[in-house]
Amino acid sequence: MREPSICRTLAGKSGFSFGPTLPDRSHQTAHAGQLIYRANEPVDGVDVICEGWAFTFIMLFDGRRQILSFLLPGDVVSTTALVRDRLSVSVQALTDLRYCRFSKLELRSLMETEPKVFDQYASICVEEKEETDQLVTDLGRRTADERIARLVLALMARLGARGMANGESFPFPLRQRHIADATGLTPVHVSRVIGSFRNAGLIEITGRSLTVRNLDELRRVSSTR
Amino acid sequence: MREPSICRTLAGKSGFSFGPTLPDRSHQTAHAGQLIYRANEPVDGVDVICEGWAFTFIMLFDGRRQILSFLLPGDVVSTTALVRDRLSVSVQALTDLRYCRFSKLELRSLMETEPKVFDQYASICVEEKEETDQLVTDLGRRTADERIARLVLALMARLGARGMANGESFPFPLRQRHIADATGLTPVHVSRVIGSFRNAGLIEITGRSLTVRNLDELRRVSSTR
DNA sequence: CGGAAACTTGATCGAATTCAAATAAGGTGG
DNA sequence: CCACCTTATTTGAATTCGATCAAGTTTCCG
Repeated sequence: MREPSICRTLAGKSGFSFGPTLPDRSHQTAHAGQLIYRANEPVDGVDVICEGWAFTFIMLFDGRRQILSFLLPGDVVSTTALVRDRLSVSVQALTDLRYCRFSKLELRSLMETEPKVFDQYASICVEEKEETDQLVTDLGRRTADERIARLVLALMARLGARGMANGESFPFPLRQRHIADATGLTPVHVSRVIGSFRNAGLIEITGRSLTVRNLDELRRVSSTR
Repeated sequence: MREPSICRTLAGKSGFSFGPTLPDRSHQTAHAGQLIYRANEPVDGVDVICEGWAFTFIMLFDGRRQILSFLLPGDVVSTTALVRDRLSVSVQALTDLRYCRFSKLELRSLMETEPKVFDQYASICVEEKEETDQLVTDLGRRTADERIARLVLALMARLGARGMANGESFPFPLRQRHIADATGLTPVHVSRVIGSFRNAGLIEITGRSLTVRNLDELRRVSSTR
């Protein structure tokens, strides 16, 4: 079996597919909760998620944590590693994880010979930047209800684009602690908001999956236009 | 006179200098407060600030505004325009402005023949991403005092790197409304925080310039480590 | 089954917002 | 250069959204 077959076959706007030009490679694995990368340590390549979820975050000296993004299968873990030799963020596995690494050098030389790969990579970087800009706006100017509704909708859209959602249901491995750290809230308040969403018939979270029960209303609550 | 001479001669980690390889070009100008670019309208090139300040922002349908970055002389206005044909943010002149545009095509072909330019551009994009990640953390996990202290320190550092600060003093064309929209606060609360900083002997804002009176203490208040 | 982690719920607190009004600063035409 | 008008800033009082504190309760694993 050729690797990264999963990476290659993934579709969707953010899916990273190299085509068959790269050599076979073995994948790496990590268990749920494991720290994949610690901020400011050296990296020599770019990782792509093959299976499972991860997230990037910044931790302050006093323990405050901000989650910057959730990484799904097909996502590039650290786009900036192509240029930088260390990352400014840490990365942790949210579920059991399978991912593979592309060395800086092979990727850069590939991009020189294959303009398509360059364009694709550039596009991923731009999307990442645009999503981060949106997150800044969420945290700076939106209410708790809006932030959480938008997080749910964004995850649903990203999973849907990869064919990883069944209608209105999709896998949801996040703990409320993760939602809190991604939205700049406390776990207690996240619990209250999720509870109110549940009572209002907007969403339902059972086990490790989430079902949207009233998409229109959830969109309305998110105040997105 | 060759243009963009100002762009070319600017130093500092974020200063964008093309070298003498690009043809002369005339610059464009805008008055303070003028909207340079409206989100989602087409763009055909990348702008670089030659003189004056600008800022990028996202505006919600109901008037809430989030400022994403302040742009100083030498800064690239819209790095993503190299790849995208429209921006997801708007750009407004903070002071009277002079800037020049590089077409997508000339820039891309230049990057192909001059790897140095590519590296420099990539580096600017990465710095931009890293600063935005920091901003997310500021808005999600830091207090009002910390956010404002960090904004002042960041501007001082950026201006210092360009030789645009005289010791502890530097030009400061922001209104409190801009500080508020950049830090996710209200103008009223910004006034209170700035007032307390002033009373504590940390900073002083007179006319259009800011002086840091107690750098160590301002750093301590910012809780940066 | 048992123990730990995650979630829920209530009560209280607090940082920042909102509302309101006064004062200061800035810009413009006469 | 001044008078006037608009926009900023300051300050106080009341309010609110979300945080914190403190138990319960449920869920999840081993």
